[in-house]
Amino acid sequence: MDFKFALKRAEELRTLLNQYNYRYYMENENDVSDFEYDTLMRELSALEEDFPSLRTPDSPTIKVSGQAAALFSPVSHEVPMESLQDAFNEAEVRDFERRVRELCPQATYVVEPKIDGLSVSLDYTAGIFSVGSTRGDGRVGEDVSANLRTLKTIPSKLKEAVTRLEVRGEVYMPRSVFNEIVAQQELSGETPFKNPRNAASGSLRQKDANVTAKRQLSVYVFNIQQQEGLNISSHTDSLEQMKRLGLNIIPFYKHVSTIDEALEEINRIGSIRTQLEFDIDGAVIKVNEYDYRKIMGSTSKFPKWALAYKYPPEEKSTKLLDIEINVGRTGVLTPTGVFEPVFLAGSTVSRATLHNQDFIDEKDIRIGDICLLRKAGDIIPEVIEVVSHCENSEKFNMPDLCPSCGSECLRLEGEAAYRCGNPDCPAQTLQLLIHFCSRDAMDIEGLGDSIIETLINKGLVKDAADIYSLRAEQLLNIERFAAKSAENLINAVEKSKDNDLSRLIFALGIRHIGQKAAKQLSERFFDIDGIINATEEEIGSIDGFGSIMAKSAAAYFKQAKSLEMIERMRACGVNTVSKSEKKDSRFQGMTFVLTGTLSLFTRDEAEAIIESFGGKASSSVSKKTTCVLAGENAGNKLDKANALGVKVLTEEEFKSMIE
DNA sequence: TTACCTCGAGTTCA
DNA sequence: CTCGAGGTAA
Repeated sequence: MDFKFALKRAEELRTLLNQYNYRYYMENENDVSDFEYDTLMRELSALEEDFPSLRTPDSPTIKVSGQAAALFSPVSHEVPMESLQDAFNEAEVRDFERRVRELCPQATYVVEPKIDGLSVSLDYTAGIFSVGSTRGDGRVGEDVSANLRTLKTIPSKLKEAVTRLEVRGEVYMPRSVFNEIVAQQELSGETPFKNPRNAASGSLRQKDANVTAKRQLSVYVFNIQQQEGLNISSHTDSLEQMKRLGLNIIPFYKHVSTIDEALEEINRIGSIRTQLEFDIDGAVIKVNEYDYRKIMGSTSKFPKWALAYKYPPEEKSTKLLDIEINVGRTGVLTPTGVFEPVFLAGSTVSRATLHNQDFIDEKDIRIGDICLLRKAGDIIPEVIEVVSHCENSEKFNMPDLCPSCGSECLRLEGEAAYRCGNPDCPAQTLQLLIHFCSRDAMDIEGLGDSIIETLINKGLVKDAADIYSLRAEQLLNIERFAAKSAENLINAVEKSKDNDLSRLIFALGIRHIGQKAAKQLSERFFDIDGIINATEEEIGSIDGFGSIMAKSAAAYFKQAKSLEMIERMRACGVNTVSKSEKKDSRFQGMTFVLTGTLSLFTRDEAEAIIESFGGKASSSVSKKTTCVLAGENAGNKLDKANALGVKVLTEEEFKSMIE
């Protein structure tokens, strides 16, 4: 087919289909039969398949093609989706007010309900909905456009072709819909949804957008992330403009000029919260004027011009049935409370950490007690207090003997934790192996908690090195483990042999050596022998390593047991060499001080160069300073360097050092 | 911490 | 159909 013709036809079809969608989703009108719609859609898909260059971001085929757009592919947010600073009482709101007034005495506020759903970003190009994504970590989310297109409250086309508009909103499931779906699920014997939030969340991560459509989700938008083609000066202005464009804006908001009025509105929202069609998890108070927002700016975590007020969380009491003791990877014993299940703030709570003996003593928590629970930050269950002890209750004490291996547990001085002293404790081994296989460590796919546990129980694995000598035949004896599973596991193990050294070091689970330290060690010493042979002092000289880390690492690599295990891994072909470019560490251990006006570099550049070669840039001269880099008009830092006998470099000398 | 979704694999039953 | 693993969200 002629490309020119295809181009024209595709454009026609897109316009037509988008128009139908708009009529259907926004105005609830059906202009064409399903069959007709389908035929047009198929024609467009075929054209796009023949000429992939015809595919535009606003193409209506994107939502149905399914295979064309990768499911939930990552989308990075040009404007990060920040979270808000929380406030739990009036005093914290007044603190916020003080911070605002200091910089912007004229600022006014807008108060809105904070809907408890899922944050999404909706992107419109030339007025057409192009991409919808989840918040993710705020910087990168997932593309859920296909599912979002099914929401009747998300127009596929704005009432005006604004060049570019990205808005932020909250997707939720209206209570009435939730109740209806639950009733229906109960009728048909399915397990009903537990709360609207998770129901909405699940509905949005649906592979088949038709299912999402049936869930009747809704969205409320409450912010413009970025725009081109509009002129907006305040938040209220933005809300009204979004409304005008056909977006479903937050149902009510109040513009006020004093914090007292804001608090009043917060209280009003609190008092009607149970009667709303949506769950809320607080109220948001924002500075209205964009100019003032700019003045206030952001911290690294939140904008300083907004605050999320959280209403007091729901509390419920229930019986503490038991205290379970878990042994962690390092042998630390942690008590976990096991409770009679209660439904609290949208989910069934049956466990909560009791932290340590001090926490238990302080609240005098005993088995059999009735305890008052709530969810901290609306997520993690915690014990607030004991309501009543049961009859004949006894004070709880952490066991003297490890529940897993029976060896003695001690509380070290200055630590809250009791620790099992047995390095071969099976519970520790299990946790250590789980850590070893985990995603950030050796990332052995398919080796989850329960499989590792069965491997240990079958005696096939006693330490990390054993994983590498597993053979498929051994696995076949395990139930629910057939040829395919065995093959996959062996392949995954094989694949992990190629991991970078830093992963292996982290995976070993050396105390005080986390992901970052592991990376530093492998980059500094290049291969595992380098690390093994390094002295405690050498390790301690790495930037950010203190004596505790250095001691711990050095001690680990002195133990015969560790060395033997590493040898066995190496014999199985596990990589023990760092793959990252061998770092040029010519400035390792050196400290530089910059002074005067530099002409060959900017100060930032010079500092970056020093750090990239492993050196440190510091601001004041002391006897620890290795050299001073002096530019024009060097001041008293140069004098001090001379006084202390510290070497002074000219820019030219420095330049020759880095060439 | 809990709830929800997908996927691949194993099992069971027609 | 059921399970475990893996992933996401709050």
